[in-house]
Amino acid sequence: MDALTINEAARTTGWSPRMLRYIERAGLLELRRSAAGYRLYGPAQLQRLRTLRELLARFGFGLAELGFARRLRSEPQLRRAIDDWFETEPARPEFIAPDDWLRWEQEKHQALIAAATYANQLEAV
Amino acid sequence: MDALTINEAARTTGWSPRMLRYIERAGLLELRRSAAGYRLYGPAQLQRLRTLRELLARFGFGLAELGFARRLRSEPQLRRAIDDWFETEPARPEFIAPDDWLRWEQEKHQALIAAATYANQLEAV
DNA sequence: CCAACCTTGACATAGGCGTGGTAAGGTATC
DNA sequence: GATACCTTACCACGCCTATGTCAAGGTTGG
Repeated sequence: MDALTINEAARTTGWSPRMLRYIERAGLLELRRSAAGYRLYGPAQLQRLRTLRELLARFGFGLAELGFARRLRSEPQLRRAIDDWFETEPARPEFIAPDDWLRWEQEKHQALIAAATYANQLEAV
Repeated sequence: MDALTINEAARTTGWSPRMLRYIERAGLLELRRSAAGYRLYGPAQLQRLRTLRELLARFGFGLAELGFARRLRSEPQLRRAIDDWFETEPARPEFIAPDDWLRWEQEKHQALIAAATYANQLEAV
C-alpha cells in the first residue's frame, strides 16, 4: 500500500482533514482517487504538503497568494502585464529604447536563460 | 502646475479618492506631497493609476495579489521557495541528481521566458 | 472670512479566506 | 451487519480586502 487516506495523511502532515480537502479544492494539490472516490495520498503528495506547511509559515503568506503565484507561472500575459506595471516605476519607459528594454527584462532571468538553452533533452522523460 | 490634487486625480483616473488613498497606503504608489501635506499626482502617477485599473479589470485580481507579486520580485528567497514548490510536482526530486535538478528547474521557465521575450519583441514595435 | 478643497481617523459592510463543525449518506473490514 | 472510515454539502465565525461615508480639523483663494 503506497497511499494513505485523508485522516492518515492529516496525521503525518500536520494539516487537518478539512484543510487537506480545502487545499485540493484550491487547486494546489492533485490527488489520485480510489474506485470509491477516496482521496489517496502518496509519498510525493505527503512531502508536498509538509513543504507547503513550512513555506507558508516561513514567509507568512496564504494559499490564496500561492494560487496567484501559480497563475503568474501559467499565464505569461499576466506575468508580463504585472512586470510591466512595476517596471514603469523607477524609470521613464519612453526613454528606454526597445532593445534596452528587452535586455533589461531578460537580465532578470539571465541565469535561467543561459542554462535553459540545452535543457530540452531532459524534458523527454 | 504639473500635478493634480486627489479629487482631480480621481476624476481623470476613475478611482475614487478613497481608493487613491488606499492604493497609496498599500504601498503601490508613491506620491509627492505639497508643503501642506496634500497628495500631488503627476502625469506618471496618473498613467500608473489608469494602467492599474486596466490591469485589475482585465485579469481579475486585486491589490493584495499585486502586493504579493511585488514581494515575489523583491524577495528572491521567496520566489525561489515557491518556484521549487511548484516544480517538485511532475517528477520525483529524489531521483534527480543535483546538476540535473538545476537544469530541470531552469528549463521549466523556458517557455515562459520565451513567451515573454517574444511578446516583448512584438511590443517593441 | 467663507466656500471649497485637503488631511487623518473612525465606523460600516459585502465578500473572500482559513478553519472548525455537523449532517446525510456510501465503503471497508471483521 | 456493526463500526470506523470515507464522501459531499452545508452553517458559522474571525479576519482581511475593498469600498463608502462621516467627522474634526488644516489650507487656499477670491
